[in-house]
Amino acid sequence: MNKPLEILKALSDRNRLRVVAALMHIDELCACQVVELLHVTGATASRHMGLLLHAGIVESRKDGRWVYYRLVDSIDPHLFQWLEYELKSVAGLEADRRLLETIVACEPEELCRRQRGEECCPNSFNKGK
Amino acid sequence: MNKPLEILKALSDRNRLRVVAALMHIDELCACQVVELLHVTGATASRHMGLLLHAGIVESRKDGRWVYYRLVDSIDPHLFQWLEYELKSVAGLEADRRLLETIVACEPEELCRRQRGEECCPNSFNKGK
DNA sequence: TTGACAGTTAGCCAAACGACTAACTATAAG
DNA sequence: CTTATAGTTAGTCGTTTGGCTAACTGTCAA
Repeated sequence: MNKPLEILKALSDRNRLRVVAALMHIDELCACQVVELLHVTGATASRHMGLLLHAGIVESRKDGRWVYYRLVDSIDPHLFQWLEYELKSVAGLEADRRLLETIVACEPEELCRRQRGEECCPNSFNKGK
Repeated sequence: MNKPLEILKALSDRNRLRVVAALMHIDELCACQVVELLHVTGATASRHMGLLLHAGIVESRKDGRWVYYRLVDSIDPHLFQWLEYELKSVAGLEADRRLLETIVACEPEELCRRQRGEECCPNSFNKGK
């Protein structure tokens, strides 16, 4: 069983923590938005989300070709509050916050097209490394 | 900086979590008692405690040749409460609880002597692998 | 002051982990 | 039905991590 250990392991990776931090502000993220946020391949993003899913930290909902993730509403409030407080001190998270705004301003359809290189969406993306 | 990430990494190891769980019941553990609890070498125990120390989860006090560890009193109560609640479901932690009673019943001096093979202390130790 | 010994540091190895590419699954559109 | 495409799974590779032994540091006692 070892639930807490699984939760802790799931949270103890910088990229997964970034996703969780994002979901504390955006309530739902499409897989392709996670890809955009982390700047990793879809496969990598999928595995990260799979771990968060399995640890019971996020849940997923499928809508056609798209998969959306959100924090489970039954997350222990103590853990949640600790995270909420501590995440403020994680370096680079403010940048994520700004990036997120640009990402969610873009429909998944456009975003995915963009990820295939067909330059679209607001050009303010700072994807270029 | 990345304090929360460091805390999460420090806690996301089974043996370190066992030590933290123990310290939630015993308020102070000598290094040799950690060795006895985890059944690892002194070097390994030392590195684990170093990580917990560096993450600000435990603090140490030196008394002669012995080093004692305790949870820092300023641990975020939210994190603490989450741990306290969740740790109940970690498999094998009840066994640790029982082992701990035997361990703390033994002075560090005796315990260390025992660890060198000079059979002493209550023989109820379940060290024999 | 010298020897014993508790604890840490350094160096090594196997297992776990995060990233990638490639192959696969499933849904939507032509 | 066929093609394009969003997401997952499988396989590989380099890095990190947890364990060990051995060498080092510092404190007590003879």
